[in-house]
Amino acid sequence: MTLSLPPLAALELDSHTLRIVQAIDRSGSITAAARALGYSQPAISQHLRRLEGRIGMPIVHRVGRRVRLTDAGLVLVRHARAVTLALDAAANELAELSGLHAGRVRLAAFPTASATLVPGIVGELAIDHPGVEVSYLEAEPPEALRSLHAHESDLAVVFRYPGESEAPEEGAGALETWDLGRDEMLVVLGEGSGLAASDAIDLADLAEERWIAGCPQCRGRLLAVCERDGFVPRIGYETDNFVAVMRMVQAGLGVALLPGLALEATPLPAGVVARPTTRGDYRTVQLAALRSERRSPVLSATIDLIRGRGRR
Amino acid sequence: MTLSLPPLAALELDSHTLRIVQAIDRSGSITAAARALGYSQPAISQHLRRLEGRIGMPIVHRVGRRVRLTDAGLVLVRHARAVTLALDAAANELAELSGLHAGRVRLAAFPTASATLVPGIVGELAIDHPGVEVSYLEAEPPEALRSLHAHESDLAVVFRYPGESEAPEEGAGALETWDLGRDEMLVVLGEGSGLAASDAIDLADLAEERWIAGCPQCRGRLLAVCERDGFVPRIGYETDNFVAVMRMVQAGLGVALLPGLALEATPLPAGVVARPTTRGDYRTVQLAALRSERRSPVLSATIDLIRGRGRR
DNA sequence: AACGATCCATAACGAGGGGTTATCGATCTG
DNA sequence: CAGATCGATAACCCCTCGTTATGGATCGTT
Repeated sequence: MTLSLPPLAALELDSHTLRIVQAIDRSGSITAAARALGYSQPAISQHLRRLEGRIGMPIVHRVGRRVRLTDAGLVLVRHARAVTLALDAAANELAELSGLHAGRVRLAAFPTASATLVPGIVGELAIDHPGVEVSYLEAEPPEALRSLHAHESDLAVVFRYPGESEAPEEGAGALETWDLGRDEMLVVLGEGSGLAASDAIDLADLAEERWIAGCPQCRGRLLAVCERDGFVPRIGYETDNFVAVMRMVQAGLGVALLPGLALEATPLPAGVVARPTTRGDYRTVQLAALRSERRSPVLSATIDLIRGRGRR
Repeated sequence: MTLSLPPLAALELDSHTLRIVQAIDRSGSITAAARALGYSQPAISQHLRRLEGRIGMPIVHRVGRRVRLTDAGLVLVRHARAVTLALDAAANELAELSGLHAGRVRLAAFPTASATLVPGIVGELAIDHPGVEVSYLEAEPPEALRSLHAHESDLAVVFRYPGESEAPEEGAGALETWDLGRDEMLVVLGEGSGLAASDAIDLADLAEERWIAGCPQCRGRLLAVCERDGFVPRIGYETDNFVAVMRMVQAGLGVALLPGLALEATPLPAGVVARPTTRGDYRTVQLAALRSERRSPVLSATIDLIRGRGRR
């Protein structure tokens, strides 16, 4: 008799295949799918050719210089979600199980914390919990919070100015936060300035000065506190680079309002002083995690350690 | 920063792994799982070692000369069902889609049909539906029906004697059958016999003859019709081989009751004649398929073709 | 119309994953 | 106690599946 098709199992559908087809569906091209999955474009193209050979039907067909999924390809996409969700659920559960045994904490924190808080946290974890591995992502607070929601980080060190609520992101109520302390906002100015001798500076006295603005969130805060004190700052320069900010102050190009952690990280250059404001402006540094009824013991221990450090 | 665990995707859980762990759970041993999956025992053992290396936890632990799944192994088993069901659903849907385009029909039929009905069916399919591939399983009716229920065949050509109902197998009501015609049961005897001149033979006239029985189902039928006619046949020989049956009749060793299809397949040897019974005994040849609301067009077309042939 | 960028397909190549057989040690059963 | 059974490991090798290189087709811009 004539040759027959192999049994269903021999179609050898596997999860890798479904991830590939799913990525093509999402991204619209083989090249983009390859990038998303971490392969070269020919790797994906050849995988599709081999699959098409096994099942005897095309999975994609050419439309100009791009491809479109065929009916067979769409069949695979429809089932890919169930397969990848179940595999990811299994991987997550294994990771939790592994966490019970091995310990892993993924930490995200803003740049000034990188050089100040984070080394201390990691150092203390290394002493108290030698089996714990810490991975670190440097991210400004909005991105750090997003990485929590995306389950890409376990903990985030963020800051928040008085009066600000949590970012109005979807799922914001899912966070649990702990205050780690206040980070003073300091006026940075040349020591030759008439105000440099004061213990604290009334911002209104600097209304006629040129200002050097920092990061977008810092700049927003600067505008807010100056408006509170009755003036709009004349911003001559903008840079995220705190070192550059201080150099510009040293060069007499203006004054700035910087967080205390930035000065902990980088000493003031000669001829530059830092003074608190007369209103005692500050921001609160916080630790955030997704609310959970069952955290891994390692994560709970890490939260306790960081909170303990924050209180000292 | 310290090294971190790979992202979840790098845990590289794949469907093959889940099938393996599922098979171990079901069968109780690595050896049995290997057999079930078609691999050697070391193949499965080594797969588990590599997996354990990737995820950093044991999947099985030794208990005497057998193994037991660890907590991690049980995590995988719990997710395996969802993964394998989705993969199998995808494969099934692909197979259906494949049937729509390429055409595949898996036919099962009893031996005398092999040499008579089946070549005609396949030949006509080849003409009318060149894209259709036909696979063929030669099987007596009980086994052919089982292969339908097991989704190993799409169609079965079977025979049924008057008064017989469908086999009392689970799911028997799931079948749909079409009569293809009657297959006369013929008395095969030496032409030297006093009865050879008759147009039809009363079985009771052969009550004193020795009988040569055929296949188990044929033998059962022989016993039934002789009992109906008031005697018990003296069965001197038994063989499934119709050619052998006819040679024995030729040699004067006895008489037989054979289906007409058998005689279509193999001409009578010299000195042997075939006559219907006076009661007109016959069996009905039927086509059977699982009842379905949505058959593939190819399968529907094949059923129509076979039914059309059966009416001619 | 020409040119450069982008996308996909294919060829050639090589690494190593993953299977095999052979074998050994431990366990269990008769 | 001997033989059967199960799992682990070693050695070997095939071929899957990735890479880079390259070419053809398509599309957008000048």
